[in-house]
Amino acid sequence: MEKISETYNATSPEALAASTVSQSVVHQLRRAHGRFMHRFLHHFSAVNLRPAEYSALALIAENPGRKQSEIAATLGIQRANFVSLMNDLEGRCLTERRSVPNDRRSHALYLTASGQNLLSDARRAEADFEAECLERLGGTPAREQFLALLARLFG
Amino acid sequence: MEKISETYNATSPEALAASTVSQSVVHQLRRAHGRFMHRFLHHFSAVNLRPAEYSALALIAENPGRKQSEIAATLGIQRANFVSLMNDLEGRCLTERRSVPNDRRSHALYLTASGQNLLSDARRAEADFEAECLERLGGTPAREQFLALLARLFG
DNA sequence: TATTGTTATACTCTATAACTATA
DNA sequence: TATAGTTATAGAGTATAACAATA
Repeated sequence: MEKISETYNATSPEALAASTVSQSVVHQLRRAHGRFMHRFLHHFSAVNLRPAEYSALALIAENPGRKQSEIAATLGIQRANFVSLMNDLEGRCLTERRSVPNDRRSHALYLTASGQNLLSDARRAEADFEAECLERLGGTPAREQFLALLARLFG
Repeated sequence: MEKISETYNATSPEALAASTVSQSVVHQLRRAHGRFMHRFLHHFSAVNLRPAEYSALALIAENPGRKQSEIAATLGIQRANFVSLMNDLEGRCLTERRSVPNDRRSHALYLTASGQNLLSDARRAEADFEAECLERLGGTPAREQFLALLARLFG
């Protein structure tokens, strides 16, 4: 057994050295995602939408009548994971699945009237969120640059 | 009931309009995180470490003997969630919890010899990952700018 | 009273395999 | 054979409340 008192400094709990960790893209992206989720859910608490649900509503509004798998693929969500998401939206009467002529396998997706109403509220929430991002980034050029760098990294 | 054939175009499945969705920071960050996790786990598959575990090992190596709650706070991980993470690392004999003199509540964290060995391999994996990021971003200035913008947004 | 570690629970997102019905 | 939707399971991350032991 080593003696612990040689290594543990009980009298001066100074700040931890974290330079190696904090300079890694890995660590910064992990922390950023956590804070992103936290802030998003705060802004969207009134409309009760998750990030993926909001994107789905917005995309269906832009492309009514498209197949479930087309919407999922454009969002970058696996078909399998998109099912429960759509079940949730449909259970809240925000979207509906209609049958497609000549292909009884597919479902065409539409927003309901209340889905369009909620999307209006959600767009205001997103505008608030985007405005906060814009302010933190320090202006439109910085925002465009951030999105461009993000696209280079993960586009 | 509306007629579906008026809205569903079965003959020309052109690409979906996604400008509204794709221009939002929300959507881009959601997609980026998914790809980040996928790439990270690919690079770290040999050492079998998750992002949070790698950061924990690196931080403990820089600050041996610190309390569990200090390491967790510096990493931005809740105490409660850090327990199972440390249980996992300790179960693999990569870290150990030692008792602290004058405070029987606390655990001081240390890397074991095999923990230090694995961290060496993990640092090589991270160097590969960071090099890939650097190449995608297009150079050190772009990398620094990306980290700076990320810190403005979520720091 | 406050802190440390712990347990339990729940929520968001993701990946994968396998199944049913239909094309 | 291939596609669309579905189910089930597993894993990564997060937050919160409550508890025992200790300070």
